[in-house]
Amino acid sequence: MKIEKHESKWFADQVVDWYHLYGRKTLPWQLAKTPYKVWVSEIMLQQTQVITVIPYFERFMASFPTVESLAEADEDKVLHHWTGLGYYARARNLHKAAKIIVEKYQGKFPTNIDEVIALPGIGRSTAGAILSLSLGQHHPILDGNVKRVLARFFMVSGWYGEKKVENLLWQLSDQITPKGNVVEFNQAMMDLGASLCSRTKFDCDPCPLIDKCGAYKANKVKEFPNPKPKKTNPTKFCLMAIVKSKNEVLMEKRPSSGIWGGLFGFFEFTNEAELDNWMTSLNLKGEKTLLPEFKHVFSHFNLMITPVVINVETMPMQVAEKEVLAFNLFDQQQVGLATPTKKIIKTLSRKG
DNA sequence: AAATCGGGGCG
DNA sequence: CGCCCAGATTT
Repeated sequence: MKIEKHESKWFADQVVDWYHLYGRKTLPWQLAKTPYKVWVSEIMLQQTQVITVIPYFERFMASFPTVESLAEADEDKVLHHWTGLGYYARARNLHKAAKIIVEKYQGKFPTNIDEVIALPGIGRSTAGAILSLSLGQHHPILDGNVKRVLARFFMVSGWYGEKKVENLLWQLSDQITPKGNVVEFNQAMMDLGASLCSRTKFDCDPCPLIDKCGAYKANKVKEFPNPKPKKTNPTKFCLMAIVKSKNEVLMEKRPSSGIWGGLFGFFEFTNEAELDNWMTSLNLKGEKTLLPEFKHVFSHFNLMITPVVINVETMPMQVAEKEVLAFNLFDQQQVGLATPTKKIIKTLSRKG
């Protein structure tokens, strides 16, 4: 997707003007900026909101004012400074990267983007943010906030977990990022996405991009970015053993947690061999009659159920440790039944 | 309860 | 390289 020069200029101007009026300029990592400070802040901000990060950032910088001091510190001490932020792998990567910077780059944070990306815990977007915000290098960024702003403005359809959608967003970010004012622009894009253009509580009226925003014009802001498509649910299969004697069928009370927790249902098996073993262990001898398979739909999977009727002379009343129930098909007890069980009961009591 | 997120790790 | 995950928060 190619953007006209004057379009990208308009976009950048609007965003930069907005930054000058409303952008945050005095956060701790925005004063006397260095790649090191911006790096630490970006890693912290990947997982946490600004307000929470501030005190952590201040303590971190007080204890580890330089890359060297971070590299020399015990990992435990670094992790201690991260306590409460979560995602500790990122603190470990930060520490690891600091050691690399000391050993390989004499303690100077690399200024070549490929070298930055090669550091653990830093990908293309974070590298671009560090080098643009701290040194004014011309790199596009694409964090979640920027993705959302671009997806809405350009009405990018498709979920950006898909490579082709992400690639398109990178292309757009690249074209829209101005040569000058990259510090202001990149900072403003992240701020916009985090504030006016947030996922649910977006506020378009004061947005500097409102005049040309595709999603706004189409009145489809909340439809962008397109959500992850619901994955087609997996299908599982099972057998349900219906041990039957005269008018009674045997049920078990299911464990209180899990599917159909605490309800009564037929004994469930994943395959016929499992069922046969179970019958042998209970000394159940009876003809197995397979009833037609039917489907039960859950929110996260489909279950194909094959009911198997086993006619026996006498009903076993002891089944392992389980609480069992002899359920009378024609004089039904008031107990909670799993949905597929109910369905099977219905067909059985109709046929007799 | 479900969606979210940028990077790591795996095959 | 493409796919999926860990891990904690937010809605």
